[in-house]
Amino acid sequence: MSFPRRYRHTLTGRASAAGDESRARVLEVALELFAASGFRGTSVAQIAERAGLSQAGLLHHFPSKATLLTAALDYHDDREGSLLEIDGKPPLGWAAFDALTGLVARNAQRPHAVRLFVTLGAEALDPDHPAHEWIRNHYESLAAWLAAAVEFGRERGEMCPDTPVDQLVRLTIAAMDGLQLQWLVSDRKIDMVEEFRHYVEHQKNTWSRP
Amino acid sequence: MSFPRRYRHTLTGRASAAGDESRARVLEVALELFAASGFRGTSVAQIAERAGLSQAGLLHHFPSKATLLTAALDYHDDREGSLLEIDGKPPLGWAAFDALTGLVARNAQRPHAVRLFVTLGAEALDPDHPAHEWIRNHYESLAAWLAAAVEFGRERGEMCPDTPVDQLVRLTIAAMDGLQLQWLVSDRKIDMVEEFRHYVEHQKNTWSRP
DNA sequence: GTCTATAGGAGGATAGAC
DNA sequence: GTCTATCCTCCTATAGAC
Repeated sequence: MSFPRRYRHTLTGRASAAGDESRARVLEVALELFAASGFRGTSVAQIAERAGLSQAGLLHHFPSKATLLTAALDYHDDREGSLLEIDGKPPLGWAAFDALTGLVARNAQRPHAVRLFVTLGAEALDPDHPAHEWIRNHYESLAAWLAAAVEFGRERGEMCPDTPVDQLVRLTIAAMDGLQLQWLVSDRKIDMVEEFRHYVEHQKNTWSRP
Repeated sequence: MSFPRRYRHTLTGRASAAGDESRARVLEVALELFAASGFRGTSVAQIAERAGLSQAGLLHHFPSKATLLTAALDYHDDREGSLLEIDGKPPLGWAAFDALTGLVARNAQRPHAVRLFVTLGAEALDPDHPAHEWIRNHYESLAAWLAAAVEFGRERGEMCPDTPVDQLVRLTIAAMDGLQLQWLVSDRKIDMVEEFRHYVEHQKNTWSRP
């Protein structure tokens, strides 16, 4: 579902070590600045400066600003993609909720990863935004992943047969997103990990098979 | 807590009827476009065109783009402010949750009101953004309002004595925000009103005094 | 692969006429 | 109160030298 290294020059031959290093540095910086100020609020020149090259130098690696954004998002997904898997398999039943709690805990250590979603998620509601497909895909995958986990937990008897799957999935994603937003707005004063953990505990108490 | 009409020229004398009308039209259009594309993504000229005057004509009423934004937000708060009051008094106990459900239902009819919060909320995380104080204030007021309502419901005996006030407040706001986001991302395919209603029902079942 | 230079455009804000 | 004209800054992208 993601296409890592899509823009690597290795497709057309071997890139130089220096080039690959520049490229990676640019992507890191791009993620940081896009997360802080969004796509529209960040200029290519700003990214270039922080990455230690000129604007034209940067655009040698990425033909356009939009291309840079999608490349940065692929780069991000590459590194985060396996977070919701254990040994290459997705966790099922309540274990999926524990994995989400782990994700929230990890996010609490990296505010800019959270902000990437909040900032770009809002901007990319516009169908013309270069990250529009990315954000839709993100929500769709996450919901499908969680729904499959709950479905399995129900069939296996770990959860009540009358667990409202879709409702639980939507509310769980909403809780995660909403708490992250409050966490950012409050200058990280609220403990979103603890809040989410309570939420998950509560759902376990409610829907676990007696 | 809000300062309506702060920028009205009536402070310095009587403005012409034509001027007031232009001004109101500009504010309406500004809210719409800022909601759709954010502060950075909207130009003064775009707003002016849709409002039926020139860019310079618009800037006669509002000295700068940032001033226009804050004026538009005040204008918005003026019209929405009483939504969480009944007869000038805030609803208390579970009635507050019903009022929130009503708000969600009303929002479902006006997508751009929802988008205003999502779009500007994300942009305004930046402390330098002209709406930064506005969004912080919004969350703070909402949380205080809901916490007071829950506190009252607990003391009055409508809710369990061991209701976790802050937790319930944060989760409720998170659920509302998160569901609204999914609603927008999914092109309004999910029924956020029904989802939120289920959430509230569930909380009532959990924390009502037996 | 990286640079300087520059084209070409958009945006915010001001000056001054009516 | 509204307009036209203009200034100045910032941005994306390209051309061409090294």
